Amino acid sequence: MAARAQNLGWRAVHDEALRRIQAREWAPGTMIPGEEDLATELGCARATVNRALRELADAGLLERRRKAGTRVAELPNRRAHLSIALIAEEIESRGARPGYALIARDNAPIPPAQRHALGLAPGADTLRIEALHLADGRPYVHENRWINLAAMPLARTADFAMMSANEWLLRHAPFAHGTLDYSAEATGEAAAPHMGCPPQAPAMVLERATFGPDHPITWVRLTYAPGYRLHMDI
Amino acid sequence: MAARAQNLGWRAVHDEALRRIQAREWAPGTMIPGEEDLATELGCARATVNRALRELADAGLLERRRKAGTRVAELPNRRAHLSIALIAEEIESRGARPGYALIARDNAPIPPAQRHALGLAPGADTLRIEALHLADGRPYVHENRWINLAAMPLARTADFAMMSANEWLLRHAPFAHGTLDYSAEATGEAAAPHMGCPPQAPAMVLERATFGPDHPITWVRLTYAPGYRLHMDI
DNA sequence: CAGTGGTCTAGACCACGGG
DNA sequence: CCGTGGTCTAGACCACTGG
Repeated sequence: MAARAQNLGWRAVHDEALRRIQAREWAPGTMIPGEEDLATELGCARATVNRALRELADAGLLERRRKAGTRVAELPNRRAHLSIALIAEEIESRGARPGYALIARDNAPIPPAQRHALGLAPGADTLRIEALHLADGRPYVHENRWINLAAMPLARTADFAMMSANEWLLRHAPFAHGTLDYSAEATGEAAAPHMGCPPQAPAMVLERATFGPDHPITWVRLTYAPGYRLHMDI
Repeated sequence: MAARAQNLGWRAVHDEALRRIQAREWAPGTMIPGEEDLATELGCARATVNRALRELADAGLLERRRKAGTRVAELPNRRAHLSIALIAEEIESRGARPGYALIARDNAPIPPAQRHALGLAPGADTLRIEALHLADGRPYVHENRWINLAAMPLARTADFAMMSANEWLLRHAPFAHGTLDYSAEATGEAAAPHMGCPPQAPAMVLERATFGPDHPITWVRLTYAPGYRLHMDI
Protein backbone atom coordinates (compact mmCIF):
# COMPACT_ATOMS: atom_id res chain seq x y z
CA MET A 1 0.00 0.00 0.00
CA ALA A 2 1.92 2.95 -1.28
CA ALA A 3 -0.87 5.47 -1.77
CA ARG A 4 -2.33 7.29 1.23
CA ALA A 5 -4.48 10.25 2.09
CA GLN A 6 -4.24 13.37 -0.02
CA ASN A 7 -4.38 17.14 0.42
CA LEU A 8 -1.92 17.05 3.31
CA GLY A 9 -0.46 20.37 4.41
CA TRP A 10 3.05 20.68 5.81
CA ARG A 11 1.57 20.79 9.30
CA ALA A 12 -0.10 17.42 8.79
CA VAL A 13 3.16 15.96 7.50
CA HIS A 14 4.98 17.47 10.49
CA ASP A 15 2.51 15.92 12.93
CA GLU A 16 2.62 12.54 11.24
CA ALA A 17 6.41 12.50 11.33
CA LEU A 18 6.37 13.59 14.97
CA ARG A 19 3.95 10.79 15.76
CA ARG A 20 6.21 8.21 14.14
CA ILE A 21 9.18 9.52 16.10
CA GLN A 22 7.38 9.45 19.42
CA ALA A 23 5.85 6.05 18.67
CA ARG A 24 9.36 4.75 17.92
CA GLU A 25 8.20 3.71 14.43
CA TRP A 26 11.22 5.73 13.44
CA ALA A 27 13.70 4.68 16.10
CA PRO A 28 16.33 7.07 17.48
CA GLY A 29 19.51 7.00 15.43
CA THR A 30 17.94 5.37 12.39
CA MET A 31 17.40 6.78 8.94
CA ILE A 32 13.97 7.80 7.78
CA PRO A 33 12.76 7.62 4.14
CA GLY A 34 13.95 10.29 1.74
CA GLU A 35 11.85 13.31 0.93
CA GLU A 36 10.83 11.93 -2.44
CA ASP A 37 9.62 8.66 -0.96
CA LEU A 38 7.71 10.38 1.80
CA ALA A 39 6.10 12.75 -0.66
CA THR A 40 4.91 9.80 -2.71
CA GLU A 41 3.68 7.89 0.33
CA LEU A 42 1.83 10.84 1.81
CA GLY A 43 0.53 12.14 -1.48
CA CYS A 44 2.07 15.61 -1.50
CA ALA A 45 4.91 17.51 -3.11
CA ARG A 46 8.50 17.13 -1.97
CA ALA A 47 8.61 20.81 -0.95
CA THR A 48 5.84 20.14 1.55
CA VAL A 49 7.75 17.27 3.10
CA ASN A 50 10.87 19.44 3.14
CA ARG A 51 9.10 22.18 5.05
CA ALA A 52 7.78 19.72 7.64
CA LEU A 53 11.09 17.92 8.20
CA ARG A 54 12.99 21.19 8.35
CA GLU A 55 10.82 22.31 11.27
CA LEU A 56 11.51 19.06 13.09
CA ALA A 57 15.23 19.45 12.44
CA ASP A 58 15.12 23.01 13.79
CA ALA A 59 13.43 21.64 16.89
CA GLY A 60 16.32 19.21 17.34
CA LEU A 61 14.36 16.02 16.72
CA LEU A 62 15.91 15.20 13.34
CA GLU A 63 19.41 15.50 11.93
CA ARG A 64 19.59 16.18 8.22
CA ARG A 65 22.64 16.05 5.99
CA ARG A 66 22.99 16.05 2.25
CA LYS A 67 23.62 12.67 0.76
CA ALA A 68 23.57 11.10 4.23
CA GLY A 69 19.81 11.63 4.47
CA THR A 70 17.69 12.29 7.55
CA ARG A 71 17.96 10.40 10.81
CA VAL A 72 16.16 10.62 14.14
CA ALA A 73 18.30 12.32 16.78
CA GLU A 74 19.62 9.92 19.43
CA LEU A 75 19.31 12.51 22.17
CA PRO A 76 16.79 15.14 21.19
CA ASN A 77 18.32 18.46 22.17
CA ARG A 78 15.13 20.43 22.51
CA ARG A 79 15.26 24.21 22.58
CA ALA A 80 13.39 26.45 24.95
CA HIS A 81 12.45 29.90 23.76
CA LEU A 82 12.55 32.98 25.96
CA SER A 83 10.89 36.10 24.59
CA ILE A 84 12.68 39.25 25.65
CA ALA A 85 9.98 41.85 26.21
CA LEU A 86 9.82 45.21 27.91
CA ILE A 87 10.02 44.94 31.66
CA ALA A 88 6.72 46.81 31.90
CA GLU A 89 5.07 44.31 29.58
CA GLU A 90 6.55 41.44 31.53
CA ILE A 91 5.00 42.84 34.70
CA GLU A 92 1.64 43.34 33.01
CA SER A 93 1.70 39.81 31.65
CA ARG A 94 1.96 38.63 35.26
CA GLY A 95 -1.24 40.49 36.03
CA ALA A 96 0.31 43.38 37.95
CA ARG A 97 0.34 47.13 37.43
CA PRO A 98 3.78 48.27 36.28
CA GLY A 99 5.59 51.16 37.91
CA TYR A 100 8.94 52.82 37.38
CA ALA A 101 11.25 55.13 39.31
CA LEU A 102 14.57 56.62 38.27
CA ILE A 103 17.07 56.37 41.12
CA ALA A 104 20.19 57.92 39.65
CA ARG A 105 21.59 59.23 36.42
CA ASP A 106 25.27 60.09 36.38
CA ASN A 107 28.59 59.60 34.65
CA ALA A 108 29.90 56.92 36.96
CA PRO A 109 32.54 55.13 34.87
CA ILE A 110 31.76 51.69 33.54
CA PRO A 111 33.67 48.98 35.44
CA PRO A 112 36.41 47.17 33.50
CA ALA A 113 34.58 43.82 33.28
CA GLN A 114 31.49 45.38 31.77
CA ARG A 115 33.60 47.56 29.53
CA HIS A 116 35.40 44.53 28.15
CA ALA A 117 32.09 42.71 27.62
CA LEU A 118 31.09 45.56 25.34
CA GLY A 119 34.50 45.82 23.72
CA LEU A 120 34.87 49.48 24.65
CA ALA A 121 38.18 51.32 25.04
CA PRO A 122 39.22 52.66 28.45
CA GLY A 123 37.70 56.04 29.17
CA ALA A 124 34.76 55.45 26.83
CA ASP A 125 32.01 58.02 27.23
CA THR A 126 29.13 56.32 29.02
CA LEU A 127 25.97 57.26 30.85
CA ARG A 128 24.91 55.36 33.94
CA ILE A 129 21.25 54.82 34.79
CA GLU A 130 19.99 53.30 38.02
CA ALA A 131 16.28 52.61 38.29
CA LEU A 132 13.64 50.50 39.97
CA HIS A 133 10.72 48.74 38.32
CA LEU A 134 7.63 48.08 40.41
CA ALA A 135 4.76 45.60 40.21
CA ASP A 136 1.60 46.77 42.00
CA GLY A 137 3.78 49.24 43.86
CA ARG A 138 6.18 46.61 45.16
CA PRO A 139 9.80 46.36 44.02
CA TYR A 140 10.12 44.02 41.06
CA VAL A 141 13.60 44.50 39.66
CA HIS A 142 16.53 46.82 40.25
CA GLU A 143 18.36 48.07 37.17
CA ASN A 144 21.96 49.27 36.89
CA ARG A 145 22.89 50.24 33.36
CA TRP A 146 25.62 51.83 31.30
CA ILE A 147 24.87 53.28 27.87
CA ASN A 148 27.57 53.80 25.23
CA LEU A 149 27.09 57.45 24.28
CA ALA A 150 29.19 57.08 21.14
CA ALA A 151 26.52 54.74 19.78
CA MET A 152 23.52 56.52 21.28
CA PRO A 153 24.31 60.25 21.49
CA LEU A 154 20.64 61.13 21.91
CA ALA A 155 20.64 59.30 25.24
CA ARG A 156 22.57 62.25 26.69
CA THR A 157 19.44 64.40 26.60
CA ALA A 158 16.73 61.75 26.88
CA ASP A 159 14.37 61.95 29.85
CA PHE A 160 14.77 58.68 31.70
CA ALA A 161 12.50 59.83 34.52
CA MET A 162 9.36 59.23 32.47
CA MET A 163 10.39 56.48 30.09
CA SER A 164 12.65 53.70 31.28
CA ALA A 165 16.01 53.33 29.57
CA ASN A 166 14.81 49.84 28.72
CA GLU A 167 11.96 51.17 26.60
CA TRP A 168 13.86 54.19 25.29
CA LEU A 169 16.64 52.01 23.93
CA LEU A 170 14.24 49.51 22.42
CA ARG A 171 12.57 52.36 20.55
CA HIS A 172 15.71 54.18 19.45
CA ALA A 173 18.51 51.66 19.19
CA PRO A 174 19.12 49.63 16.03
CA PHE A 175 19.24 46.44 18.01
CA ALA A 176 21.14 43.61 16.37
CA HIS A 177 22.31 41.00 18.87
CA GLY A 178 23.48 40.47 22.41
CA THR A 179 24.17 38.09 25.27
CA LEU A 180 22.23 37.14 28.38
CA ASP A 181 23.68 35.73 31.59
CA TYR A 182 21.44 34.66 34.44
CA SER A 183 22.95 33.88 37.83
CA ALA A 184 21.88 33.55 41.44
CA GLU A 185 23.61 35.96 43.79
CA ALA A 186 23.03 37.75 47.04
CA THR A 187 20.90 40.85 46.51
CA GLY A 188 23.81 43.01 47.61
CA GLU A 189 24.24 46.34 49.33
CA ALA A 190 23.46 48.38 46.23
CA ALA A 191 20.09 46.86 45.43
CA ALA A 192 18.83 45.67 48.82
CA PRO A 193 17.74 49.09 50.13
CA HIS A 194 15.40 49.46 47.17
CA MET A 195 14.12 45.90 47.18
CA GLY A 196 13.03 45.79 50.80
CA CYS A 197 14.97 42.66 51.57
CA PRO A 198 18.23 41.89 53.39
CA PRO A 199 21.42 42.19 51.31
CA GLN A 200 22.16 38.49 51.68
CA ALA A 201 18.79 37.37 50.30
CA PRO A 202 19.19 35.21 47.16
CA ALA A 203 18.28 37.09 44.00
CA MET A 204 18.08 36.24 40.33
CA VAL A 205 20.50 38.46 38.44
CA LEU A 206 20.41 39.08 34.70
CA GLU A 207 23.42 40.63 33.01
CA ARG A 208 22.86 41.63 29.41
CA ALA A 209 25.17 43.11 26.79
CA THR A 210 23.49 44.57 23.72
CA PHE A 211 25.09 45.41 20.39
CA GLY A 212 23.85 47.27 17.33
CA PRO A 213 24.92 46.44 13.81
CA ASP A 214 28.01 48.64 14.18
CA HIS A 215 28.56 49.55 17.83
CA PRO A 216 28.01 48.22 21.33
CA ILE A 217 24.97 49.88 22.84
CA THR A 218 24.45 49.05 26.48
CA TRP A 219 25.27 46.80 29.40
CA VAL A 220 22.74 46.22 32.14
CA ARG A 221 22.48 44.29 35.38
CA LEU A 222 18.98 43.47 36.58
CA THR A 223 18.55 42.27 40.17
CA TYR A 224 15.13 40.70 40.64
CA ALA A 225 13.17 40.72 43.87
CA PRO A 226 13.02 37.48 45.87
CA GLY A 227 10.48 35.03 44.52
CA TYR A 228 11.12 35.84 40.87
CA ARG A 229 10.72 32.87 38.55
CA LEU A 230 11.95 32.67 34.98
CA HIS A 231 9.43 30.52 33.16
CA MET A 232 9.90 28.82 29.81
CA ASP A 233 8.02 26.20 27.84
CA ILE A 234 9.60 23.51 25.78
CA MET B 1 14.68 51.92 -11.21
CA ALA B 2 12.58 48.89 -10.54
CA ALA B 3 14.96 46.16 -11.63
CA ARG B 4 17.81 45.09 -9.36
CA ALA B 5 20.29 42.31 -8.97
CA GLN B 6 19.24 38.77 -9.77
CA ASN B 7 19.81 35.27 -8.45
CA LEU B 8 19.06 36.32 -4.90
CA GLY B 9 18.54 33.52 -2.38
CA TRP B 10 16.16 33.82 0.54
CA ARG B 11 19.11 34.54 2.80
CA ALA B 12 20.09 37.53 0.71
CA VAL B 13 16.54 38.82 0.80
CA HIS B 14 16.48 38.25 4.56
CA ASP B 15 19.70 40.21 5.03
CA GLU B 16 18.56 43.04 2.80
CA ALA B 17 15.26 43.35 4.67
CA LEU B 18 17.12 43.24 7.99
CA ARG B 19 19.43 45.98 6.77
CA ARG B 20 16.50 48.19 5.83
CA ILE B 21 14.92 47.65 9.24
CA GLN B 22 18.09 48.43 11.15
CA ALA B 23 18.84 51.43 8.91
CA ARG B 24 15.32 52.72 9.61
CA GLU B 25 14.60 52.74 5.86
CA TRP B 26 11.62 50.74 6.99
CA ALA B 27 10.63 52.61 10.14
CA PRO B 28 9.15 50.84 13.17
CA GLY B 29 5.39 50.58 12.94
CA THR B 30 5.21 51.29 9.23
CA MET B 31 4.10 49.01 6.44
CA ILE B 32 6.63 47.48 4.08
CA PRO B 33 5.94 46.63 0.43
CA GLY B 34 3.92 43.53 -0.34
CA GLU B 35 5.59 40.26 -1.25
CA GLU B 36 4.77 40.65 -4.93
CA ASP B 37 6.33 44.11 -5.11
CA LEU B 38 9.45 43.03 -3.25
CA ALA B 39 9.84 40.00 -5.46
CA THR B 40 9.70 42.24 -8.52
CA GLU B 41 12.11 44.78 -7.05
CA LEU B 42 14.63 42.20 -5.91
CA GLY B 43 14.28 40.02 -8.98
CA CYS B 44 13.16 36.77 -7.37
CA ALA B 45 10.04 34.69 -6.87
CA ARG B 46 7.42 35.59 -4.29
CA ALA B 47 8.04 32.32 -2.45
CA THR B 48 11.62 33.43 -1.84
CA VAL B 49 10.49 36.73 -0.35
CA ASN B 50 7.93 34.86 1.71
CA ARG B 51 10.58 32.58 3.19
CA ALA B 52 12.80 35.54 4.10
CA LEU B 53 10.05 37.62 5.67
CA ARG B 54 8.69 34.64 7.54
CA GLU B 55 12.05 34.17 9.24
CA LEU B 56 12.08 37.82 10.27
CA ALA B 57 8.55 37.53 11.60
CA ASP B 58 9.53 34.44 13.60
CA ALA B 59 12.40 36.46 15.06
CA GLY B 60 9.92 39.10 16.19
CA LEU B 61 11.11 41.89 13.89
CA LEU B 62 8.09 41.89 11.59
CA GLU B 63 4.38 41.48 12.15
CA ARG B 64 2.49 39.87 9.33
CA ARG B 65 -1.26 39.61 8.87
CA ARG B 66 -3.35 38.65 5.92
CA LYS B 67 -4.90 41.53 4.12
CA ALA B 68 -3.28 43.99 6.55
CA GLY B 69 0.16 43.32 5.11
CA THR B 70 3.54 43.34 6.82
CA ARG B 71 4.75 46.01 9.21
CA VAL B 72 7.94 46.55 11.19
CA ALA B 73 7.45 45.73 14.87
CA GLU B 74 7.39 48.82 17.10
CA LEU B 75 9.15 47.02 19.92
CA PRO B 76 11.10 44.08 18.56
CA ASN B 77 10.46 41.21 20.97
CA ARG B 78 13.56 39.22 20.25
CA ARG B 79 13.73 35.62 21.37
CA ALA B 80 16.63 33.95 23.09
CA HIS B 81 17.16 30.24 22.52
CA LEU B 82 18.27 27.85 25.22
CA SER B 83 19.31 24.39 24.11
CA ILE B 84 18.44 21.75 26.66
CA ALA B 85 21.24 19.20 26.57
CA LEU B 86 22.38 16.40 28.80
CA ILE B 87 23.95 17.64 32.00
CA ALA B 88 27.09 15.69 31.15
CA GLU B 89 27.30 17.38 27.76
CA GLU B 90 26.71 20.76 29.36
CA ILE B 91 29.64 20.13 31.69
CA GLU B 92 31.85 18.99 28.81
CA SER B 93 30.94 22.06 26.78
CA ARG B 94 32.31 24.13 29.64
CA GLY B 95 35.61 22.35 29.31
CA ALA B 96 35.32 20.16 32.37
CA ARG B 97 35.31 16.40 32.93
CA PRO B 98 31.81 15.24 33.89
CA GLY B 99 31.17 12.99 36.84
CA TYR B 100 28.08 11.47 38.39
CA ALA B 101 27.11 9.90 41.67
CA LEU B 102 23.80 8.40 42.73
CA ILE B 103 22.91 9.55 46.25
CA ALA B 104 19.57 7.88 46.87
CA ARG B 105 16.91 5.86 45.14
CA ASP B 106 13.71 5.26 47.05
CA ASN B 107 9.95 5.49 47.02
CA ALA B 108 9.67 8.78 48.89
CA PRO B 109 6.25 10.10 47.89
CA ILE B 110 6.08 13.03 45.50
CA PRO B 111 5.11 16.26 47.31
CA PRO B 112 1.68 17.67 46.45
CA ALA B 113 2.95 20.72 44.57
CA GLN B 114 5.09 18.62 42.26
CA ARG B 115 2.31 16.06 41.91
CA HIS B 116 -0.10 18.77 40.78
CA ALA B 117 2.43 20.16 38.33
CA LEU B 118 2.45 16.76 36.67
CA GLY B 119 -1.31 16.30 36.95
CA LEU B 120 -0.95 13.03 38.88
CA ALA B 121 -3.56 11.57 41.22
CA PRO B 122 -2.79 11.23 44.95
CA GLY B 123 -0.88 8.07 45.72
CA ALA B 124 0.57 7.84 42.22
CA ASP B 125 3.36 5.29 41.93
CA THR B 126 6.63 7.21 41.67
CA LEU B 127 10.33 6.58 41.96
CA ARG B 128 12.57 9.15 43.61
CA ILE B 129 16.15 9.66 42.45
CA GLU B 130 18.67 11.89 44.21
CA ALA B 131 22.01 12.40 42.52
CA LEU B 132 25.00 14.68 42.18
CA HIS B 133 26.69 15.75 38.96
CA LEU B 134 30.35 16.75 39.10
CA ALA B 135 32.61 18.89 36.96
CA ASP B 136 36.30 18.03 37.30
CA GLY B 137 35.41 16.28 40.54
CA ARG B 138 33.74 19.31 42.08
CA PRO B 139 29.98 19.49 42.73
CA TYR B 140 28.18 20.99 39.77
CA VAL B 141 24.49 20.39 40.32
CA HIS B 142 22.34 18.48 42.79
CA GLU B 143 19.35 16.60 41.38
CA ASN B 144 16.13 15.61 43.12
CA ARG B 145 13.72 13.81 40.82
CA TRP B 146 10.46 11.91 40.79
CA ILE B 147 9.62 9.58 37.92
CA ASN B 148 6.06 8.54 37.09
CA LEU B 149 6.29 4.77 36.99
CA ALA B 150 2.93 4.44 35.24
CA ALA B 151 4.49 6.16 32.22
CA MET B 152 7.97 4.65 32.56
CA PRO B 153 7.62 1.16 34.06
CA LEU B 154 11.11 0.20 32.93
CA ALA B 155 12.54 2.82 35.28
CA ARG B 156 11.71 0.47 38.16
CA THR B 157 14.56 -1.81 37.20
CA ALA B 158 16.92 0.63 35.47
CA ASP B 159 20.40 1.06 36.92
CA PHE B 160 20.70 4.72 37.81
CA ALA B 161 24.09 4.21 39.44
CA MET B 162 25.85 4.04 36.09
CA MET B 163 23.65 6.14 33.83
CA SER B 164 22.03 9.28 35.19
CA ALA B 165 18.23 9.41 35.21
CA ASN B 166 18.68 12.46 33.02
CA GLU B 167 20.27 10.44 30.24
CA TRP B 168 18.20 7.32 30.82
CA LEU B 169 14.97 9.25 30.40
CA LEU B 170 16.20 11.11 27.34
CA ARG B 171 16.97 7.76 25.74
CA HIS B 172 13.84 5.93 26.76
CA ALA B 173 11.06 8.48 27.21
CA PRO B 174 8.93 9.64 24.28
CA PHE B 175 9.52 13.24 25.21
CA ALA B 176 6.89 15.66 23.96
CA HIS B 177 6.84 18.89 25.95
CA GLY B 178 7.43 20.40 29.35
CA THR B 179 7.99 23.48 31.45
CA LEU B 180 11.11 25.09 32.90
CA ASP B 181 11.23 27.39 35.93
CA TYR B 182 14.47 29.02 37.01
CA SER B 183 14.66 30.75 40.36
CA ALA B 184 17.26 31.94 42.83
CA GLU B 185 17.01 30.33 46.25
CA ALA B 186 19.14 29.40 49.20
CA THR B 187 20.98 26.16 48.58
CA GLY B 188 19.08 24.55 51.44
CA GLU B 189 19.71 21.81 53.96
CA ALA B 190 19.10 19.00 51.49
CA ALA B 191 21.60 20.04 48.85
CA ALA B 192 24.21 21.99 50.82
CA PRO B 193 26.01 18.96 52.31
CA HIS B 194 26.73 17.68 48.81
CA MET B 195 27.61 21.03 47.32
CA GLY B 196 30.27 22.00 49.83
CA CYS B 197 28.69 25.36 50.56
CA PRO B 198 26.62 26.78 53.42
CA PRO B 199 22.85 26.15 53.22
CA GLN B 200 22.12 29.86 52.91
CA ALA B 201 24.38 30.36 49.88
CA PRO B 202 22.42 31.65 46.85
CA ALA B 203 21.87 28.95 44.24
CA MET B 204 20.28 28.79 40.82
CA VAL B 205 17.41 26.33 40.94
CA LEU B 206 15.78 24.75 37.90
CA GLU B 207 12.44 23.01 38.29
CA ARG B 208 11.32 21.08 35.25
CA ALA B 209 8.16 19.10 34.49
CA THR B 210 8.32 16.80 31.49
CA PHE B 211 5.41 15.22 29.66
CA GLY B 212 5.19 12.55 26.99
CA PRO B 213 2.55 12.50 24.29
CA ASP B 214 0.16 10.67 26.61
CA HIS B 215 1.43 10.76 30.18
CA PRO B 216 3.46 12.95 32.56
CA ILE B 217 6.96 11.55 32.83
CA THR B 218 9.07 13.27 35.45
CA TRP B 219 9.54 16.24 37.71
CA VAL B 220 13.02 17.35 38.69
CA ARG B 221 14.62 20.03 40.82
CA LEU B 222 18.22 20.91 39.97
CA THR B 223 20.19 22.98 42.47
CA TYR B 224 23.33 24.41 40.89
CA ALA B 225 26.56 25.10 42.69
CA PRO B 226 27.42 28.74 43.47
CA GLY B 227 28.86 30.56 40.49
CA TYR B 228 26.65 28.88 37.93
CA ARG B 229 25.71 31.11 35.00
CA LEU B 230 22.95 30.44 32.51
CA HIS B 231 24.17 31.87 29.23
CA MET B 232 22.08 32.67 26.17
CA ASP B 233 22.60 34.57 22.95
CA ILE B 234 20.13 36.75 21.16
C1' DC C 1 -15.76 41.80 -1.21
C1' DA C 2 -11.18 42.23 -2.43
C1' DG C 3 -6.29 42.29 -1.21
C1' DT C 4 -2.68 40.19 1.28
C1' DG C 5 -0.13 36.56 3.16
C1' DG C 6 -0.11 31.21 3.57
C1' DT C 7 0.57 27.32 1.24
C1' DC C 8 0.85 23.68 -2.40
C1' DT C 9 2.68 21.93 -6.78
C1' DA C 10 5.63 20.16 -10.48
C1' DG C 11 9.78 20.76 -12.12
C1' DA C 12 14.43 22.16 -12.08
C1' DC C 13 19.23 23.08 -10.74
C1' DC C 14 22.70 23.10 -7.36
C1' DA C 15 25.83 22.08 -3.22
C1' DC C 16 27.45 19.10 -0.24
C1' DG C 17 29.63 15.15 1.09
C1' DG C 18 29.44 9.79 1.68
C1' DG C 19 31.30 5.89 -0.59
C1' DC D 1 30.69 10.03 -8.67
C1' DC D 2 26.08 10.61 -7.73
C1' DG D 3 22.30 10.53 -4.26
C1' DT D 4 20.23 13.50 -0.94
C1' DG D 5 18.72 17.62 0.91
C1' DG D 6 18.54 22.89 -0.12
C1' DT D 7 16.57 26.06 -2.74
C1' DC D 8 14.34 28.68 -6.60
C1' DT D 9 10.52 29.35 -9.86
C1' DA D 10 6.02 30.29 -11.99
C1' DG D 11 1.65 29.59 -11.24
C1' DA D 12 -2.30 28.53 -8.65
C1' DC D 13 -5.77 28.27 -4.98
C1' DC D 14 -7.02 29.29 -0.44
C1' DA D 15 -7.77 31.60 4.26
C1' DC D 16 -8.18 35.32 6.70
C1' DT D 17 -9.57 39.85 7.56
C1' DG D 18 -9.78 44.94 6.79
C1' DG D 19 -12.62 48.23 4.74
